[in-house]
Amino acid sequence: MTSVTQTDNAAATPSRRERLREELTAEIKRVARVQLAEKGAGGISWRGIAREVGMSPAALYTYFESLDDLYTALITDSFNSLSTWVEASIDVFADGPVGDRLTAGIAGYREWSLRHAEEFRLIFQNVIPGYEAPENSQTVAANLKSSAQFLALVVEGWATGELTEPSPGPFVDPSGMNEKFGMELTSDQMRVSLASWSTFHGAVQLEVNDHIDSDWVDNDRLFTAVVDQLSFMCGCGSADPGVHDRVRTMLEERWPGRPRRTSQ
Amino acid sequence: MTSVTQTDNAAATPSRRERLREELTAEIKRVARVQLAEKGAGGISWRGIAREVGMSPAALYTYFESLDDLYTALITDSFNSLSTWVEASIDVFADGPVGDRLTAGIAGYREWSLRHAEEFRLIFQNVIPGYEAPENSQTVAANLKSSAQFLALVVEGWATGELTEPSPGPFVDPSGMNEKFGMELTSDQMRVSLASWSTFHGAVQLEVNDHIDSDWVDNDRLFTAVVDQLSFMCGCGSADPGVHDRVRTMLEERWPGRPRRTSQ
DNA sequence: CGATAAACTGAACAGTGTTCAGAAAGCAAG
DNA sequence: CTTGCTTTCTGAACACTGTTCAGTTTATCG
Repeated sequence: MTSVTQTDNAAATPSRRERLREELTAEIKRVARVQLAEKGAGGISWRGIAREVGMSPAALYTYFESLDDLYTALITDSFNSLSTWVEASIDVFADGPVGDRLTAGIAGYREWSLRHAEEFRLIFQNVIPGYEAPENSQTVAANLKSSAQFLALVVEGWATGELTEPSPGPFVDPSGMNEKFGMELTSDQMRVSLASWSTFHGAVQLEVNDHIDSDWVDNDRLFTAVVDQLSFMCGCGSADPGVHDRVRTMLEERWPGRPRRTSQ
Repeated sequence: MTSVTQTDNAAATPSRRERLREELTAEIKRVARVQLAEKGAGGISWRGIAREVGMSPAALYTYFESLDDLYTALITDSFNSLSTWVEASIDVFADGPVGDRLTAGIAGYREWSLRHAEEFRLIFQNVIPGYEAPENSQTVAANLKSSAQFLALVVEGWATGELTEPSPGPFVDPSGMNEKFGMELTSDQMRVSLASWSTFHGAVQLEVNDHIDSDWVDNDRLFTAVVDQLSFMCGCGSADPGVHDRVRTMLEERWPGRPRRTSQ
């Protein structure tokens, strides 16, 4: 194989066609995300996108081979977006104790979800009837990434002793999960990790779907209370009470514009 | 079932037309629920229903004035179905301690959700883009009912001392919620109630949406562990370990046929 | 019976995702 | 430049969808 094909040096010097292709792919996803935010996953319309970008509907099939394929791209992007927010939030307390970083990561998780309600539904709520994520895709990798961020923190906390070792409970086989994430959790550690994820994810989920009426409840306070309970249970005490606020202002500076959904 | 024409003399002497109307309304909802279970909320098709019941699509508008109206009926029915399951589960331990009844209710909540995944999505995950529940409808009443069941239990537990009074935490104004439910919770009680709901609802939500891979995790064990943590936190200790199983066998006897979604 | 209201039909409208033959444009080699 | 090949794009078509509306059938009641 001596011939240097177009695709080999594509990354270095993308041809005009490839550049246009990338730009249009991005533009299609942009329009789709607007429709997603406005009308939900079911409101994403192939023909609507075509109209918006000024092409015939059939031409879109050059860029995505079906609506499902577009969904896959959007889901992957959303997972990556989420984990970017979480990472940025953790980094605010990069040199702080594990407890603060955990709280910050969770706060970022919530902030992203409230500002990307429809994307949250897209990735966490199986909103598309027939859709199934392709095996071994970027989708699952992006999914694991955001979980791994939290796992890394609790593992560090248990290692340094900043988090108390979970008390023994019913056995849950950790081997499958350890293999997937490349870790060595005990049964109790895995159980507590998943239970904790359930807890704060559940709180976020209820809030995103408007099940905690903001007329009765101050969701900010309730959420910090939930997280406080969680960190108390993990033995890292109550974190710096300003963590949530510092994370929020950082996120609003870095990704401005999109309104939160709470108290709306 | 819905109490549609329980009104006035209709129940006493339903005319033939009214009887037919009720039967067809039920039949339409039945077909819609089948479509819901098979293809999700987005897969419910007006014309498909019409085909199934052997009528022209236009004729359905005699029974429901739009798809949204049908959704409302389905949502109401689903909330009622859920609270029926929860109630039946609690009743298994009618004379038992509050802790057992709480555990049983939560187990029923989960079993219903796993067996009615699409209905769970319908009522808890805002799957229908433009849909908004009508004000003061049966929908919100049915929604409150299932929450009130759990609230009644914890209130009883605090009254009898079976549940330990929650430790003080950040203030959350309980007045709105108290008004809605006709109760007199303190800030701390309300906070703990909502946080607890978040926790087990979150666990159920993750399971229903396949985010806890049943290849790695024994979901039954994980869920009981979550509930155990919860009841430990509420001070009612670990409940009878057989509660989940007894509830499940009761539910399977009473509502047989529909498979659970776990380990699928 | 006849009058009236409810139930139902069939056609139509504007929309949807997807397919396909064929035209237009970009690009490399002769 | 021209030739040949590939990618990109169009326009029409197909089988759907929810909803509306003028008419027709059917049931109920005076």
